[in-house]
Amino acid sequence: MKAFYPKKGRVILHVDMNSFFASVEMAHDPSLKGKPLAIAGDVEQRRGIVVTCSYEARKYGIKTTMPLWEAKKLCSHLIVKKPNHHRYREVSQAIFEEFRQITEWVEPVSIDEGYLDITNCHELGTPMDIAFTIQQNLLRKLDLPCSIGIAPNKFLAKMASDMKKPLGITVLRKRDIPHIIWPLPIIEMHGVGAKTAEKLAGVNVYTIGDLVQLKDHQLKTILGIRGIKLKERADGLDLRAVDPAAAEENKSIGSSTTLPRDITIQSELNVILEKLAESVCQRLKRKGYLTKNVSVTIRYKDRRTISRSRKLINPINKAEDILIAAKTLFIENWNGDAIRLLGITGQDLVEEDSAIEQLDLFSYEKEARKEPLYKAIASIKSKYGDDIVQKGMDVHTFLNRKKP
DNA sequence: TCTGGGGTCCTAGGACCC
DNA sequence: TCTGGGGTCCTAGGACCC
Repeated sequence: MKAFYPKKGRVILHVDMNSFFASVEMAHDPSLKGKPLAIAGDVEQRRGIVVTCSYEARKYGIKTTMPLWEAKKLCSHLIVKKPNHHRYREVSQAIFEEFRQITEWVEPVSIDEGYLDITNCHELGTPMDIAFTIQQNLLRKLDLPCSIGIAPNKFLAKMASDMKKPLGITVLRKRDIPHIIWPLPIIEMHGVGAKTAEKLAGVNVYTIGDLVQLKDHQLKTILGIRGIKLKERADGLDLRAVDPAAAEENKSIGSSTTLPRDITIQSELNVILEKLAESVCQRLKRKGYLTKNVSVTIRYKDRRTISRSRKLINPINKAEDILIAAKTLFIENWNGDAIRLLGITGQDLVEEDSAIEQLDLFSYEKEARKEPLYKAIASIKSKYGDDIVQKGMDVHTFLNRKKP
């Protein structure tokens, strides 16, 4: 579906599920309702940070990204559940189905939030009626609370949905901007994070209103083109369309994991890389993609993080191929220090159907030899011996790959 | 004995080509 | 002996979001 760009007078909804993972767990097991609940990773595996928590847990000062041990110190009877992503994905689909009952102009932003363009939905009632219908339906059918923002563009709708939680509906008109948006601390502006807020504090910008006062050239020196965009939004100008197709395509698919402990032993790291390659492979295949660029992320013990990528001529999606590319990058770039996290990402994705031709075109030996990856493998093998890239596809297999 | 895992977008520098 | 100006591609990293 093609995005449409009406000239003016749009009505955009931003629907944001309230503490989504925790709410899904409570809907699934009502005995959790009214109790302090946190969704968190495995504390034994030192992945114990709070991903989401119930409003009852928030009363104790528990926040998202807080280490679990800290959260438990604040609330000793905190109930902790591991995330059940499969369940959340299913519920998410039901939520977006509900949105599509209202309009086809639905753009998912993440698993638990999305934009709806209801400009042409007059027959369903006022925007407030429509928002109320959606909120009540989600509550009645799925037992899930949400907050909704109603505004003439995406930015304002997003800001509006943030204003009343849980179960709020907030209308934000352009004329409300000076007295509602401008007094807010700059850090509360969508798109402004800690670093940007810090830079802006350096020029005495502390509120969104302060940002609007800043001269364009000054803003550009501090934040670049992004600064200009931010100022436009703070001024109420945001022409981005609600685009249903936007979320359909993936730009990258990756898998990463924090290791149970810091690791320095290559054979152990190889096992991790194998698992990551397998995971990326499965997800590429499930979504019908091949990748033309493999990237490896290494986070060291001291949290210093590097990523190294290499473009491929032949699009790949087999686990062995991904593993070869990843291992090659890893061996080339690992400095030998203890590692905290490893990740593999496929960037530069092509759809399976469209990639068949490219495989045909390039799967001859002379083309394969041009593959930068091939050269890298050869160089590593000559340096370290043939055993270095043990498992998976051998260089000979790589060269002799036949047309499908 | 802090700080997960999944992403997107933007920038900047170097290589390379004309 | 000197050395422009564009443009594109590739790579690395930063910032942000949920």
